[in-house]
Amino acid sequence: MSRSNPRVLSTLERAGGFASAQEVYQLMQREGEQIGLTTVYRSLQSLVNNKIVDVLRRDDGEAIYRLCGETHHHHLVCKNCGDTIEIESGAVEKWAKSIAAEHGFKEVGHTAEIFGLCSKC
Amino acid sequence: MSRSNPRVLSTLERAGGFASAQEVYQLMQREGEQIGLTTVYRSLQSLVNNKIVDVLRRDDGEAIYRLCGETHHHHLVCKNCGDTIEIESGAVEKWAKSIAAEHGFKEVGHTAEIFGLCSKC
DNA sequence: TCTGAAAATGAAAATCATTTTCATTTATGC
DNA sequence: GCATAAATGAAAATGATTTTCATTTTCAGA
Repeated sequence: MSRSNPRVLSTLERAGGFASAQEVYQLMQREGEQIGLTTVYRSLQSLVNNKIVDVLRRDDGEAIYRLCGETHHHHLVCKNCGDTIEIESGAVEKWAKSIAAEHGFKEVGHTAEIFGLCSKC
Repeated sequence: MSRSNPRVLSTLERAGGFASAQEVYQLMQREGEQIGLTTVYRSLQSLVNNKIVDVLRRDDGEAIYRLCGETHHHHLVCKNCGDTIEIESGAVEKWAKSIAAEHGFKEVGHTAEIFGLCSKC
């Protein structure tokens, strides 16, 4: 397995902690960093595995990586301005676990996102 | 613009109201329907525009189309064989509503899916 | 210091969903 | 019937992501 190239994390931080793999790569190119696209993908993947960054999806399906806290959480996203609030919920975790167990599922993960119009929009 | 081919909607319904474009296409092929992948995509797109179906994203970025208007529910999906079980949960509905209200969000919707390996896989 | 195995790297090719192009067919109004 | 617009689908293009594979780097132990 590969470990994350620290310059990738540093670049993601500088990007506001929120960017796609392609964007991180382009940003590094512009800054004169010498790195391959493959390594950027691998590093981001590794950061996701180590739960240092979160991966979400843009509307077009492109993955966007975001620095996050260590705990698993969900998101409340504004449909209009994209403003995102992190949500923690033991309730959802328990729900997912119990439903899965009930049906004999293993290696269980889950997604849960709430979207709507924020108070500003 | 193009209108939706009614067989696409009918197939999506038969698929449990929940499938990706590729899956709808394969299903139609297996059932002997004569239709091109392009038309499946266009029809689904048109259904989305007309707000007859909803589009979500799988973890891998693939778009999944879902009939809306039917009772809202969630899914327990096998990562390996794709077997899907519909789940209803008042708990999740309440959770989404209360979190959204807490942050002043309006016109709120949510997604919640559980993924894992089913007992057969 | 040398040495070899393991890990990291990246260019290029492969993959895969989705979109676009474009030529052909079908439907519809006149 | 005839013309024109809409629908269709095969094939090519696109674009993100993954895989392959040969090369380079790291690093622990001799």
